[in-house]
Amino acid sequence: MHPRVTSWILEFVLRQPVDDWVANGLLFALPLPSPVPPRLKKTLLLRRLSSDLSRPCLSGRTLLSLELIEELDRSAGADAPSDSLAAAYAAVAVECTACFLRERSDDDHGEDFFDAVNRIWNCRVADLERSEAAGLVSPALGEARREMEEAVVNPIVRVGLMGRDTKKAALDAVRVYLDEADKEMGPPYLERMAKAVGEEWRRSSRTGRDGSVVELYEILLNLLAIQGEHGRREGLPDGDRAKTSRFLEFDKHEESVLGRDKDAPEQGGCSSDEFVHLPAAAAEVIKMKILSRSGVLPANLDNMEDNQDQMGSNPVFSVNEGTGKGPYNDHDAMAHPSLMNQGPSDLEHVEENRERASLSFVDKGTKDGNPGTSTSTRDKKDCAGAPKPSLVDRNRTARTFEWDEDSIESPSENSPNSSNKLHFRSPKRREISLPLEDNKTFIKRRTKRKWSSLEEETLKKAVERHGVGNWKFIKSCHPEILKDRTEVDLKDKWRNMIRQ
DNA sequence: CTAGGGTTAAGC
DNA sequence: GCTTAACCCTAG
Repeated sequence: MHPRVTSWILEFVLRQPVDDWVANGLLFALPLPSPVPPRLKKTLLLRRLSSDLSRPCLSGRTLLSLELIEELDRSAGADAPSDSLAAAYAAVAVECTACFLRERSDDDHGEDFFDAVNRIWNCRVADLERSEAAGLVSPALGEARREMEEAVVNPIVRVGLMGRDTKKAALDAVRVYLDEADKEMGPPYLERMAKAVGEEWRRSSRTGRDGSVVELYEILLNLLAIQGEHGRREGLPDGDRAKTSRFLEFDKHEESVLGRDKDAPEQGGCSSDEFVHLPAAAAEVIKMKILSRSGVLPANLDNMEDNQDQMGSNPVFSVNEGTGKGPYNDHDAMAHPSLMNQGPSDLEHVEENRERASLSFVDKGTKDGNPGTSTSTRDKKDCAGAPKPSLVDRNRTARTFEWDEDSIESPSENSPNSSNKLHFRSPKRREISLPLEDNKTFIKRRTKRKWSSLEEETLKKAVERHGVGNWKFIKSCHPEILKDRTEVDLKDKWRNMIRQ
């Protein structure tokens, strides 16, 4: 199936009230155009918001989805984010901070709240103000920021904050934005095409044609040719493609969806016809942002998080980091079971899957979008940006091995949770050439990974802002962008940068 | 946790 | 073989 067609199907399915895990499964099963069309990306992000709303579970992921939507709209030529988007962002940011006050334990003296204020308002929102996304910084957000800063030093303000139902306010604001966005997006492309075919079929029936299935198919091909889809693939002359402008209204509609001037450059637009690309830099930012936060795991893999942590701490999964060689190359490869056995020649597909995984909207382990979970422990981790074990972190207690695909071991029966956890196949292991530390432990250096310009720029700005030597703090301020770097990496990189 | 020296490997 | 960037080790 042509990836463009599958993207239409996905867009249609994502707009339907199907379970998240079904839609997510389809997202991983269907081939997609590369890069993923902006309109489909926006549909996925809206669906993620909708999913957060239905559970209901607002978190840093929700905040990120709103940021990414703003970025997509801006890339498509929108002047400024809508009021409802900015309002939703402000309300979710407040909730992501206030939730730490509600969930304080006895031994917590407010550190989590203070940390959240610093992370969300002093770092994230402050960065937003200086970035191109400053349109999200509404008066309401500015006011909320002042309130949060005041709450840090004033217990009375904190009590006032705890007394407000910030969660309901945030959910309402997101709901308002989603309703508005849904109207702006209009019906899915397939739905509009089906309607057009129906109308044409009825019209042709009235003019004496037989109305058969064959004729219906001809009408569809004709419409596609008019829209340029069929024309491009079949090489029809331009005159044939444009013999009527009737159905080109779709494209005009697509442009109006995101408020894009039809004369504006196509780059970044969300035309369903073109599915044009985002600028490379924006795409990189988006990729880096969503990769680290998205729920990338297939919904039917329960207890995946535990297994993921195990993998993250096991050098086996970092040996080929970035090379695409390892079956469990990273979170994203795990997200797609069919990729687990791929070799180096399939790197391209792994990369493709990385982007696909980045767009997944289902939380880890969320099979049915279980409701009832509020900004809970999981959110706490998410909001707090608590560093998960990095896939590239070294595990000093583990040995480093290479997969041997020829043999498979049965799952360990000694594991305390062996009956509950999903067991991945554990191939027979083979030591690879490594320096010997002692008689029992092998060491493997992490795979060298060049610093991206985004990482470099982030570090540079952070040092200007927070000073040299606060590497741990700088990393905590930018957990997404610097997720693959340790504090020592930051220090080393800065040393290299100032040497230049 | 950070600083600073050491090691590794890629590129020339 | 040299330079450099990325990564590692360890004292304080």
